[in-house]
Amino acid sequence: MTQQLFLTNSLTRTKELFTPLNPPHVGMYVCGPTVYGPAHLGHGRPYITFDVLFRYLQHLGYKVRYVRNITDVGHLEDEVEGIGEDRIQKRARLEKLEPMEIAKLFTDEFHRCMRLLNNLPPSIEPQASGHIIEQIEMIKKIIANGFAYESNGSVYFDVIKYSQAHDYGKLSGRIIDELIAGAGNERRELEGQLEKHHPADFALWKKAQPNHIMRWPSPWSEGFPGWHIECSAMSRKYLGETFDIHGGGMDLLFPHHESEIAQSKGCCGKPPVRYWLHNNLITINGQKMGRSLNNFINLEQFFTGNHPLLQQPYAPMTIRFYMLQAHYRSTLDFSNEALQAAEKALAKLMNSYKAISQVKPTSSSSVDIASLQQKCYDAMNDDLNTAIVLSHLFEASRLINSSVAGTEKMTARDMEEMKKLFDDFFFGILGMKEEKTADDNSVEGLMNLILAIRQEAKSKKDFAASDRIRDELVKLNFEIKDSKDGVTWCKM
RNA sequence: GGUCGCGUGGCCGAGUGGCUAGGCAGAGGUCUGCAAAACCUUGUACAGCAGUUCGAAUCUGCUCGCGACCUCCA
Repeated sequence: MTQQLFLTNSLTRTKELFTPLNPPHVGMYVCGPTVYGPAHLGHGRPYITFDVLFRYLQHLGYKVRYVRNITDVGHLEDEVEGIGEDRIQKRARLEKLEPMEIAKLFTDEFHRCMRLLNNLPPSIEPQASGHIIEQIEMIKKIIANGFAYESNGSVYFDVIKYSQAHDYGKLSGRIIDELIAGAGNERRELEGQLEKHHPADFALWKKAQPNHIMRWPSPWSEGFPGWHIECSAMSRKYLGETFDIHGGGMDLLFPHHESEIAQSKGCCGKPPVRYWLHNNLITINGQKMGRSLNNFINLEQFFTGNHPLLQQPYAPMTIRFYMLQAHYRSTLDFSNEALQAAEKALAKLMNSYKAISQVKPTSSSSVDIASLQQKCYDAMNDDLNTAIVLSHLFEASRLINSSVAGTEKMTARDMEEMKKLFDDFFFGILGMKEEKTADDNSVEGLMNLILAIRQEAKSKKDFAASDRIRDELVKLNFEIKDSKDGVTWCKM
């Protein structure tokens, strides 16, 4: 590992040099989706962010085990109804589908979106419903250690007792006394509050109401696991009691990740995670895009353009590029303008990459690709600053185009290095790809034929014919670029 | 109310004490049969006020505005 990677650790709120526990192995866990609805733009952010980290770690030579869960157990619908109804159960009742049918439907949908966004599949993708036993075993151990208690068939984590031995709230900067006083009058009356010893306690196991479909036997009741235990149980199973990286959205910092730490420490006595990484949220009109606010746009809708707020469809790679132009710890505001700018910028880089082969190599060079490459590494090493990497790739793009035009000079070796720069960073690490449809090969053949005919017309000075071909092609969204060395084209 | 964060040019978005971020849009030019693309040149900036400093978008304080989390949106 010749590169020194610094990552912002939410635990210390500083950039820390990343060193794995057991090099060259790296264990990484990222909170996955709840599969009771379609994936939206907000989901895209963490999975693209941590996909880039996954790719970069592998590029650096690490052997990464990337675990990302599928939450198919379902949790409370909302508090208003009083009797907490399982989210997945509610959808099932409304649509008369089995809960697992819905989970499967949206798991498949999620996978399809991930593939289109060119996110690599994780090494292990455990389902919560498949790890009930592990969760129960972990709860037993926490009870045995005295950090949890049973109450009316449910099990709660004893935050007060835990905080006497450990610091609860370190990750999210909470103080328990303030937590309780905190929300004050706006505090919602939650089901189960009376069973708790303390309002800050959280559930490890919930006894199922009679109408609750998803239920499993346990030593305490027929019920279902609490809302944080699955990640603790599954990360422990596949990555060990302490592992390197845990990622997720900033909205999960509290209570989800704070509780994960408490559960794992309460179970095993040691901190589970060495580097906590959190991506910021996508905003829409300055507000968080999320299901609870009902202001989200599904990824599928972006791909088809089928949403009132969308002026046009946006390709998956446009979405990915748009996200990578911002740093992952900053909020990123959605707008059609921003996406259209990203679409054009992406096309520019893609065209430059293709233009590398058009450069006529010279014996001397006017470009310094090694320094560009080092700058790209420096940017990645500085907490994955993909926006800066892209700015250097735009500089590379300018060098390529200028070399084609003859104002810069590249040797044959420069051309190879330039191609490698793009292959490594643009495609390999940032995970961009050319979006080709199955028809593209036959289109290429047709275009070559049509452009040859146009070239004949031009050589006969029959500009009426050549312009007609060009204009008609433009109407069909094919852009024609004439140059001294011939004609190139691209899809608009 | 508590905790944390943000406010950069027409738009998006990097950047933490002095040195061009970048992209999109705009203006002028080169090339071209014309066009497109490409290339060259170019304007507009750091919410406000005060302070620290030789020097601040960058540090400190205050003010204004915005957001996230605060028990279940994984």
